[in-house]
Formats: sequence, structure tokens, C-alpha cells
Amino acid sequence: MEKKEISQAVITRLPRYYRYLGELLENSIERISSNELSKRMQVTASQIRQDLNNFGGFGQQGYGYNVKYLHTEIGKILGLDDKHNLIIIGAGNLGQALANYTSFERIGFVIKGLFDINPKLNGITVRGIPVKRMDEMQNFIKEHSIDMAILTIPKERAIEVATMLVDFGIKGIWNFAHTDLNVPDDVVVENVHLSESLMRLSYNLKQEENKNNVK
Amino acid sequence: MEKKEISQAVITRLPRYYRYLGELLENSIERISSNELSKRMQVTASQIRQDLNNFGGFGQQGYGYNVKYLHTEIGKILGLDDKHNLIIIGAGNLGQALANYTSFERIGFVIKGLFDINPKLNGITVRGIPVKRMDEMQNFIKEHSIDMAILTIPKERAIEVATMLVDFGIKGIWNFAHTDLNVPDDVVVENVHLSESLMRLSYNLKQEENKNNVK
DNA sequence: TAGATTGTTAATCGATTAACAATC
DNA sequence: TAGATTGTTAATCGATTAACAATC
Repeated sequence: MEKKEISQAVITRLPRYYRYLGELLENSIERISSNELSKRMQVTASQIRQDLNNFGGFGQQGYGYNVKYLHTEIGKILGLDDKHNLIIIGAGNLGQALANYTSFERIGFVIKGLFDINPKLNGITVRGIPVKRMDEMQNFIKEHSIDMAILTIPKERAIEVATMLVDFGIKGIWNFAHTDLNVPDDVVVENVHLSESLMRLSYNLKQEENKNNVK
Repeated sequence: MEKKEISQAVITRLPRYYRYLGELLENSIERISSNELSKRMQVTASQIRQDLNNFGGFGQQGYGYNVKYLHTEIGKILGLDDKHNLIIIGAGNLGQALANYTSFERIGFVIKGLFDINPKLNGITVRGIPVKRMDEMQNFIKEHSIDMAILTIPKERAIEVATMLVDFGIKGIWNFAHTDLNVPDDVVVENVHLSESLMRLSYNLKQEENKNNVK
């Protein structure tokens, strides 16, 4: 049973397929061809078929894909049928904003606690989620079966806190700190570097401006 | 003066180079070879040299790269020497969190105003930045020379608001809404789809789990 | 000068697109 | 059955890596 490694390029596109299928579902569209989906999503039909066939044949010749079935299957591939308990480290603006989001829960990611070094925040709750002291973390992780953490602290302390999290058994880190983390191979990190995203916007904006000047 | 188009893969890496060079600078490191940088960043030296040479020869044979010079030049390429005035549409949790960030200002992106349909928010300020009514937007954009907008509103209204922004002359949109925007060619959109990022984390976490089960 | 390291060309690798036989 | 559309192989394109001459 040889398993081919799926490229990150494909993984990056999967959630977008999932989103579009969810929208089709909301609009009561039962089936869709790769060609029709390709038009809506602005990718080639060939790519859609190639991407999906990495995971199996979900369609049917002459018919296309059943929207509901495909949506469910991609959900499974993404692991959205598993439940995860999360904690947020850093109860500042961003940490609290993420805690207030309910959409993560809807796809199986439940935020159980926030942690912060600021004693003023200790004891308050955000959408019913308690803010705890850092020294309460290890026990909390064990008691609430936490397997993922969201890191929304300044970069200065991010690396040391990540090491701590790994020691406490955390397997996945959603990293919003402006630094790269160095974790063991079996711990997964997904980075959200906002200022890098803003810089890409800046670059592309500048390119557009230049185009117009040349004309 | 033929200009070759730079691939988005390269653009995506540029801010990361910029960040590492900034850190070197903080640590008073004056020069660095592609080989040394490659070890720190976990990319190949060849890729670093190829990426940089898309924009010019910033190094010197036998010496390497001058950290301060290269940092400045990449900053210029990314357009960080230009100043931009921004508004945030949607003064909810995320909008306010972004308004509270000061790091964007340090790279030239100044947030001048927030806008929200919720009348309760109208009149308050976030870090001194006023929250305005939506009908004040058009004038505000003109008066404060706003050229970029941050979209932190629910997906339901995002597309219509984006159209509005384009009409008012906005050229760059940093889109945090869970939907793709459809804007003219000369308007640049940079998407931050948080739940898609979380789904990628979920997928990669699941893969790790499976690996361990197989062993 | 000798050693180091870039800039750049060539080789390889991987991802995307095209094409079409299989089949519903 | 005829038409539609997938699954999959082959062709193309682009991005990454390797190699090395140029040169500081």
C-alpha cells in the first residue's frame, strides 16, 4: 500500500474547493462538473480533476460530481470530522478576536481556554472562555485533552512558549507570531504572518501603479 | 526595456528574507553569504541567489551581501518606502485588533479610520482612530488620501462593499472575509482566509497522526 | 595572489495543462 | 444508444537545484 505524498500546493487548494462546494450546497445545487466548477473558481477543470484524483475518484463519467458527497469527502480529507480542543496563548487583541469567532467551532475546532502573562486578564472570560495564568497551562492541557494551540503573543517569547507547548504534548501550532518556530518533526506548524501578507499586497499594488505609469 | 514578470512564489518569499535580514541587522551582523542565510532560513542558497537576481545584483563575489543594504533594497522592492493610508471596514473584534497593531505603521501602512454599520460603534475610537458611519466613507477616502482598505466584515456583505470601495478609488484590498472578491484588473486583492489556514493545519496534523499509527 | 562567493547558465524536478480513452 | 464528463496518461510549462565561470 504505497502512499504518494500530496504536495502542499494541492493541500492549499482543498479548503477553497470545500468552501465553494459549501456555497453550492447552500444554493441547493446537487451536482457539478469540473468544467462548471472551473468557471466559478477560476482554475482549470484539469487541475480540479487532478487534485481530487489524488484522493480517489469522487465523480462519475457523464454526470460530474455530487456536491454533497464531494463536500463531505473533502471535509474528511481535511480532518474536519475529527474534533480538536484548542487553547490560545496570548489574550491580547488578536487572541481575544479569535476566541470570539464561532466559525472555527463549526468545523470542529473548540477553543477551551486562553492564557496570558498579564495578571489583569487572569480571571476574565471571553465568550465564556476563561483566561488562565501561564502556570496553569500544563494541567489544563491534560484535563481538557488539548492537542492544538494558537500562538498570538509577541515574537520575543514565541519560540520559548512553543517549546513549552511541545513539552506539554501539543501536536499542532497555529502561529501568528512574527517568527519561525523550531519544533520537532512530528509537531505541525501553520504560520499566519500578517505583516508578510501586507507586504505582498504592497508589492502587487506597486506593480499595478507602475503599469499605469508606463501606459 | 523588457520586464520579465516575477512569479508569486518569489514575491511570497521576499517578506521572509526581509524579516531575516532585519533580525540580522538587530544582531549587528554586517554581511552574510547566501550559504549562511540558507542555513538559517532552511532554503537553498541557490534559491536565495536566484530570487534576489530577479531584481538585480545586490551581492559581491567573495564577500556576500551587505545586510543593511540588502534589507533596504528588499524594502524598496516591496514598496515599504511608500506611505499608504488605510481604512478598516468592519470594526468588530478582528477589525479592532488590527487597528490596535502598531507594527503596520512601522512599515508605512497608517490606519486612518474604521467603518461599521453598527451605530453603537459610531463615535468611539480605537487607539485614537475614529469609527465612522458607512455613509461617511466616500468623503473620508478623498480627504485622507486613502488608497487601501482592510475588509473585516462577514462574507455576506463583503462583495458589495468591495465594489463600493473600488468605486471610491481604492486600489488595494486586504481581504479577511471568507469569500473571493471580484474586482477590476487594476485593483489588487490579498486574501487572508483564516479558516482555510486552520484547515491546512488540520490536514497536516492528521497526516502526522496517521504516520504514527502506521509505525 | 588564493580563496570565497556571487551571478548566471544548464539540468532536473515537479506541477499544470492538454488530450483522450473509458464509462456512466 | 448518444452525449457528457470523468479518470488518467502524455505533453508542456515553470520553478528549483546544481554547477561553474566570473570576479571581488
